[in-house]
Amino acid sequence: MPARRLAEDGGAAGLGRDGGGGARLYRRHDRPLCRARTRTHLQHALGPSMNLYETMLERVREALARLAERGELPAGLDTSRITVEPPRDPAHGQMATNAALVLARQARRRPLEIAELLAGELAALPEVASARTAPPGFVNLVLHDDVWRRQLRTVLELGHDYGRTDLGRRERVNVEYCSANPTGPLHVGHGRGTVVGDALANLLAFAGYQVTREYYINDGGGQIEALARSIYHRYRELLGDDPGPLPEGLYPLEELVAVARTIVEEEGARWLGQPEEAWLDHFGRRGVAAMMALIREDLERLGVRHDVFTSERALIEAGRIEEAIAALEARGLVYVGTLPPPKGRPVEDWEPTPQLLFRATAFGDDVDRPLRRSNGAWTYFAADMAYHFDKFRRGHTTLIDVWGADHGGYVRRMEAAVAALTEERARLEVLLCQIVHLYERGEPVRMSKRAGTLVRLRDVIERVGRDVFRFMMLTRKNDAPLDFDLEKAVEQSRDNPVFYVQYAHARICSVFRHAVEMGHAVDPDSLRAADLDRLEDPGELELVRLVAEWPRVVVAAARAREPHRIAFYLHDLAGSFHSLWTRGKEDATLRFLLADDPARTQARLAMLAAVRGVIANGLGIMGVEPVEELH
RNA sequence: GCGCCCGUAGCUCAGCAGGAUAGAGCAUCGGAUUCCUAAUCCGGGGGUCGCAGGUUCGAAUCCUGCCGGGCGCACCA
Repeated sequence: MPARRLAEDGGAAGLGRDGGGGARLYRRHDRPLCRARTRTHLQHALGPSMNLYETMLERVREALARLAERGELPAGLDTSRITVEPPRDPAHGQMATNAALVLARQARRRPLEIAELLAGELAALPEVASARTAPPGFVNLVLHDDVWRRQLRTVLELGHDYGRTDLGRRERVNVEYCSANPTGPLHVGHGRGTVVGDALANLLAFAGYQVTREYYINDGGGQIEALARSIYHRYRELLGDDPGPLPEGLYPLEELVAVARTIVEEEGARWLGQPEEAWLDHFGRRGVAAMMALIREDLERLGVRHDVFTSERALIEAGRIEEAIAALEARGLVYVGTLPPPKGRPVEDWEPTPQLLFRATAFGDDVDRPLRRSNGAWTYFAADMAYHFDKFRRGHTTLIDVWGADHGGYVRRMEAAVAALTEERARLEVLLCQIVHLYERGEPVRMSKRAGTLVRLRDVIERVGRDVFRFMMLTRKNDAPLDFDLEKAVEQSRDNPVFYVQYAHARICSVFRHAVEMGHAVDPDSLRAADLDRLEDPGELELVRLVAEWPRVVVAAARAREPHRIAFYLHDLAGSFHSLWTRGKEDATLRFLLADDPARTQARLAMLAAVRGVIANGLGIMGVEPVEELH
């Protein structure tokens, strides 16, 4: 089976979405909805003023409207593709707009002509210090320092809400992640998908979506029978009824011995000598309950709390599959047919069998997909389809699933099913997480599920800590393989991004401790009252500009469903801060704390408070606790 | 054979819903510490963005075809 095979090969990305055995349909955690809370009083502040780039984009559009009004440009131009961005090259100013390039064709004018007109308008704005055109038609802007300083004040006023946006417009998004098979504790590969899903959920909540975090318990299939037999095998061993070596295909997991022991203690030897039908279901349920308990412990260690756990088995028993299929039937998307043999490599025991099929080809899939097995049982796909339909019926219009890359071949059919079942009113987006390669001092750690050497997530977390693990899992794009060196991860050096960022936060905290000793008031109100005109050094304003980019980063990361962008941004921000710090070592006037200039010190503290706030904010999205000291 | 993902500096990777002279870390070479944490910083060298076409004012980014790597390919999950 795909999920297992990848793990056996030494890898781990297997987010195993396979079999299992719980019972109740949904279980809700009691927990405050703090992460997704709405703040109506904040709505006004969520406008353009928080995001300077959006503000300036508005100014550009207004300027174009004025030009159109005066007849210098045609009316009714499509301005949707216009952007205002920080240019790559600082020599091109602080913001650049492509407006003239985008409009040239529609306006039937040369880009530079439009750029000239636009630059003239923009130069007259109070925010703008200079507006210059550059070939082939950019307008490069430099804003007055005051604009950036004012932005800093906004940051301080908004506090931990700085960067929060209404991009999602309260749309209900379901993020399903982890969903590991209830056949054992989580391993390192599960950890990646779990962290990515959890951080993405945090990110989307921060970006204004209404997020449900969900775990699908695959407790409905044959895998649970294997689990039950594995436990029964141990049960016989414990009772001295020698079953011989563990048969192929059963789980060698040591935790299963403990499950068997509990059954012996609580239920005695009554299952001994009984036919399989007598104990299979019971042992399966006990096994799933025990394994889910382990998994929940692991999630707790990772600091992950799902809102909803959905049991595949419960869905099946509640008749949800029949409901989903009926919905498809009503649209003529279900039929009995025979699939062609798999192409490419021959399958020995293949024989043409008529099956109940879903017309996935009508929605872009390569072949129609079976819903029922030849033994009469529902396929995994049928249950998963019903599950996704259920998520939609609970009100979610965007469904995000985080899977291991080994499930890539499954994406198309699931997308097809969601499109069919929801009549395209909901969309499925699947994030595939690539493999995690574990290293120990540069040497690869060999892992094999069969040999029982799969590295348990709990062991890794115990060794490197939750925060380090979570951060490291977000230092790569989800679809890129990730190397994780247990040794380097806890190294306190520059090439460890976790410590690089944490150190920046800790250093700022350190400055504040000294500031308090010097008698500075560092409460939020005092900092907000600082005279920010005292921030004059180009390096300081550069840092402020980076802070001003935070809202863009949130929006871009949320749109792209890429929480790793938060990690990269924080690394940049930390770098800019560290650089400024060191300049203070060379030039005493650039130190943050100046004994003879309390006003300037106060302004610098305000700047640092903003930087610290954004770091804490970003780490919060990643699920990482900022540290105040590193020693 | 088919589908999906990937291919960027010696190594590991970013590259912001197409934007200007492609960036960071590691490695390498050279510098900075009486002073807020040197667990840091500053600088040098290093590139046919896999290859070839196409769309566009503009392509690492979008499209097509090759080459190379990963994952998957009835009635498993």
